[in-house]
Amino acid sequence: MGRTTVQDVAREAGVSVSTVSRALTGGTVSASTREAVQAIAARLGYQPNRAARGLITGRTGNLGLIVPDLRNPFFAEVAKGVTARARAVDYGVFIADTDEDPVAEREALASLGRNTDGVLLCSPRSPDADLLKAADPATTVLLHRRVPGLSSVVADISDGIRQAVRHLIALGHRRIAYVGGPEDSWAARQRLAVLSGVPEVLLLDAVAPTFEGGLGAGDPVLATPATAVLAYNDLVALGLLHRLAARGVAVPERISVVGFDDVSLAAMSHPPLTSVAVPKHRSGSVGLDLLLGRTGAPGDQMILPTSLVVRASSDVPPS
Amino acid sequence: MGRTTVQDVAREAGVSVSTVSRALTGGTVSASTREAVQAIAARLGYQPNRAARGLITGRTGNLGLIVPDLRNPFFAEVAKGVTARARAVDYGVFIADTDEDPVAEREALASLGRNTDGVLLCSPRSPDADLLKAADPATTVLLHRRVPGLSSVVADISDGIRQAVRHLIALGHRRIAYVGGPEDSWAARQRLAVLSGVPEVLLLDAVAPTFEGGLGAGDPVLATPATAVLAYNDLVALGLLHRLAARGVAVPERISVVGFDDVSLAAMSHPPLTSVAVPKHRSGSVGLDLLLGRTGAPGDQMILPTSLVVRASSDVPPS
DNA sequence: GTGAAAGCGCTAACAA
DNA sequence: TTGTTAGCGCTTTCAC
Repeated sequence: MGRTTVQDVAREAGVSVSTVSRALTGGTVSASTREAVQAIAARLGYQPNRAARGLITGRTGNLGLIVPDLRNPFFAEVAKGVTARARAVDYGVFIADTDEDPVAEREALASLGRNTDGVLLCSPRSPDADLLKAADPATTVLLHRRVPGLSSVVADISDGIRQAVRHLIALGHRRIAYVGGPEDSWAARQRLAVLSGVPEVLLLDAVAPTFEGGLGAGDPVLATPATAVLAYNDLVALGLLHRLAARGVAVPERISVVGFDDVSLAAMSHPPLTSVAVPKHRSGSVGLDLLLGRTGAPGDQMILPTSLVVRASSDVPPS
Repeated sequence: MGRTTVQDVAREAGVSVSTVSRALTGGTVSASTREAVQAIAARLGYQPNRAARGLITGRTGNLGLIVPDLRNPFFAEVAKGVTARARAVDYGVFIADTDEDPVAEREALASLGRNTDGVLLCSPRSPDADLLKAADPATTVLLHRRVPGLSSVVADISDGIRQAVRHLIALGHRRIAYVGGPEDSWAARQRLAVLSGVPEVLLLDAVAPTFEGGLGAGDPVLATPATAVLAYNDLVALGLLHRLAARGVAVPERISVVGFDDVSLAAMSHPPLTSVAVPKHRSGSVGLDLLLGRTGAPGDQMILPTSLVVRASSDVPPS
């Protein structure tokens, strides 16, 4: 790797190491010196050691992203948004997958907090207090989670839920089952808060926010008089779709199904899933800009708009 | 947050910084001292500065993972395998998503190459020569791609394809369509090499290795007398399933569909997809071990077994 | 077994 | 404009 150091370049160029440093990082040097040094550096294939540089500047040029599960397409898209923006601003991205483990999350936060310029944290379920205790407000931005005192980028979940409900009601549905997510999940509580006040909505038991969770919710949904189901997220909706198909229940003829998040799977399901689109990719890039101070101020709470994407899984109720 | 240094720990523990270092990195220290220092370090929330450590040890404790697209569940799973193993051996992981762009891949390789101890590279489509030129054989491990002269971890694609074909033939199929992937893809060439020699197989035009690619392949497949389709991968198979459903073609009654990779979507499709399971998670962890020299030798070519997972999308041909 | 001191490669004062 | 001199936080000789 980069064996050549500033010393080598300095010696070869007949100048001091500080002059080399200045010539290469845009300090005050004569044009001729700068050119000469740059030429030598290029010839020697000099690559600055970023660790050494970071040690003194205090900035590493890296940042961290912590997610509970990369296999979850939602977080994969967020990660993609982060890495894309990071590449544009020449930052490196450490990614830690905590595997939904709070301990791993805490460790990642500690390690990354120390070795990066900031961290983007996706923590759907850790208690506010834990987050407040483990995260430095100055160098942490929460993604898809809001905690007072910390910067965050969230989607307008309430509005998304309302759009979904309005859509179903406009279609004629008057009994809408809601299959919720984990009670300790921030996003699940957000959804519930909106839905609790809607008379047409029938709240069912919460399930795991997974395909399996959706599978298990199939029969309970059928046990209700609902003509439509709103699922916690697309994965749950997919599980629902699967179980309903297995029971010979036609979607959307007998019952409509609506998901949330609009992950890419939503368009691939059978039938294609009506879902509330959340700007996942964008949340990553916006979060990164917030972290780097390119936009907003520390402590800021960004809210990104959501929008309903209507596909074939929702239609008028059976007459 | 990460303000505490060895100095702080040393002062608090009443020992020298060198003793702290030894106690924490497994040097020669008395058991009592070690325990005391570790306790203090934990209490102070001490996190070693990896940059400083790397400066002296010459090792960064970080490695890189380059993937073409994190949203592709295949690579998301590989990434998960890498991060999981990295966490176990206390390594940080830089992830670069190149967005299928060869230039971005080159840049990522250069940047990561000099800021990490090694790079795991997923490059399905770059020419061998480009890879050989850009990658340092001593610090690079290819994942799901084999290039002479570079270490790699690949799945036994040939065997997987053979299992799939044998399965279909055993069911009674005698006309099997194959919807292939990009001709410049290493994995696609591997599959083709096996399939070319099989009389029962009908080679169709290659498509993009995506859901959309599969959609487009639906009608061409129906234009053949095939009673079964083997798709380049699960995403293509899903697209196929989707288009076939839209055409009112029953799967597997009228035609069987088999995918490849066995990504999680395969189990969620309708009908659930028979697919060749590739050890994605494992490839990541094995690749990491190979990179860190915990297993095998540089230049090694690891081959991981594949296995057919039979689900509802494949059955006997129509009689 | 432990401490003092010497750097790793680099940048940022401070002089000159 | 340039060189000299401190370190950044850590590990690692070398004494003791």
